[in-house]
Amino acid sequence: MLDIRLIREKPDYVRERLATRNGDAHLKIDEILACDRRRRELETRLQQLNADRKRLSKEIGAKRAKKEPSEELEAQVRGIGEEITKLNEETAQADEAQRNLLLQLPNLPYDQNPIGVDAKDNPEVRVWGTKPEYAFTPADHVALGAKLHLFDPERAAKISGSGFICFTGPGARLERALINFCLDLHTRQHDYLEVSPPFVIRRDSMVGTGQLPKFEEDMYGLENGEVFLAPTAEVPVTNLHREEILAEAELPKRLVAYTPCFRREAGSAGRETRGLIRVHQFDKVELVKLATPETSWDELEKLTGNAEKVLQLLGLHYRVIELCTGDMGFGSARTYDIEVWAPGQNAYLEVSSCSNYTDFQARRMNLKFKDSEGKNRFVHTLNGSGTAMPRLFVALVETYQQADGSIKIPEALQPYFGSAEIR
RNA sequence: GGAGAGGUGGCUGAGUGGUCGAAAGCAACGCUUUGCUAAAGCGUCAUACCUCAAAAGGGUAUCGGGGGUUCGAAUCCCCCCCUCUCCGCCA
Repeated sequence: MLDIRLIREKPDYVRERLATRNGDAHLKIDEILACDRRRRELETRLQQLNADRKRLSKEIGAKRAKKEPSEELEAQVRGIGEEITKLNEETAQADEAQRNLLLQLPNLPYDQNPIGVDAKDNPEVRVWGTKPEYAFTPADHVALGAKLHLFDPERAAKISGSGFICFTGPGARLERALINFCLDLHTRQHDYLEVSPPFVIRRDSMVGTGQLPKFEEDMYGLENGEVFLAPTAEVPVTNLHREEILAEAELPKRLVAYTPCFRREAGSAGRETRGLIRVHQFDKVELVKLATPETSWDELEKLTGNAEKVLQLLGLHYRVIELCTGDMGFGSARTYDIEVWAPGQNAYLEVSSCSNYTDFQARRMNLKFKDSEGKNRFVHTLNGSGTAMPRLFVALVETYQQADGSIKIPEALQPYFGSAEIR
C-alpha cells in the first residue's frame, strides 16, 4: 500500500513511477485524490461535531451534579448525535472506499529499475557455470521420472485432478532431501531462523502480503472464503510480526520456512502443464527478511546470494536476471529472478524470485520498528525462494542424467539423499 | 462441539455511566544530588488521523474488533475474534 501523503504531495511523481508498470494504476491517482479530499472534508466536519457533543455532554453532567435543569441541552446534543451518526457512516464509507483504492495500487518500482514492458526487457545480471554438454540427447524429467519411477502423475490426477504431483520412491526421497538440504544451508550457514508456519491463512494476512484483494481467484479458498491455503510461505512468515513494533536491534530478522504452496493457476491452463514445472501444489523453502529502510537494498543482494548458494552447491548452471518495471510483481519494488538451466527443457526455469517490497506490505499489515530516535517507522519486507522444489528437482535430474538413464546425485546432496545415484 | 472465566498503555494492575487517554507500581529516557556504584528527588514517557505552508498549537478517535442503548460508554446490551479452565472427540 502506498502512503496517501506521498500521493497527495507528489502525485506527478507517483503517476510517473506507476506508469512504468503494466496496467492502468497510474490512471487511478486522480480518483484517489478526489476520494481523499472528500474523506478529509467529512472527517473534519465529523470531528467538529464530536467536539461539540463532548463539550456539551460535560456541561450536562455538571448541571445534573448541581441539580440544575439540562433538558434543553440534552435535546440539542441529541440533534448533534443524529448528525454524527449520519456523518459517521459517510466517513466510514469514504475511508473504506479510499482504502480499497489504495489496496488495488501496486508498489512504486525502485528508481533504478530497468524500464521495460515484459520478460524480453529483463536484463541478465550474472551467470554462474556453463550449460552442461551431453554425448546423447538429454531426456526431459518426465521421461526420466517414468523410467525410474520418481513420480506418478496419472495416479495423482486420479485423486486430486491434473496439476498435482505424487512423488514416489527415490523421487519422494529426493524431494525430501532437497528440502532438508535447503533448510540446513540457510539455518546453519546463512543464519536464518527456521519457522514452520500454518498453511491456512486468514483474509487479513492475505491482504497483508498483497494476495488480496486483487488476486483472490488464484488462491484456494476454504470455509466460504474465510481462509485460504497459503500460495507461498511468504504469507504466513511475513505476517508473523504483523501489527507489532519491533526494536531496531532485532533487525534484520532472517526467517526461513519450508511449506507446501497451493496455487490455482487460474488462466494458466495449457501452459507448461507437462511434468513438474507448473503445478497446483509444490514444496518450497522460502527466505523472508524484515529490515530497516536503510539496509533493505543491501539485504536484497544478500538474500539473492543466499538463494544462489543452493544452486552453486548442487553444481547447477543458472543465471540471475533483474525484472524490468513491466514484468515485476504487484507489491515488489525490485526483483531478481534466479533461473536454473534444465537440459531436458533446453530452457532456464525460474526457481527463485527475490524481492524487496519496501514498506508496501508493512503498511498493509501495520508492521513497524522503533528507530534510534524513538520514532516508529514501517519496516521493509523482503522475500525470495531458497528455492522452489519441483523445478529444482527437474533441473537436477535433467542435469545429472547419465547415458544409461541413471541419475548421479551431487556430492553435497548425498548425505541427505543417502546414496550417490538413482538407477 | 458443550460449559465457564477473561482480554485496560512496554509490563503489572485499578477503574461498573460523566470532568478518564485512563490511578498506582515497574521498566525506559532526561535532569538534579553524589567520590564511584547504589539510592533519592523532579520531569518525560501510546498510536493514528484531521487542521496548519511548516513548526508551534488546536482537535478527533482508540481500554481485543464491530454494532447498539444513552445527552454522555473502558463501564450497560448484542455479534465476532483471541486466551485460559473443565467436559466431549481426536492424530
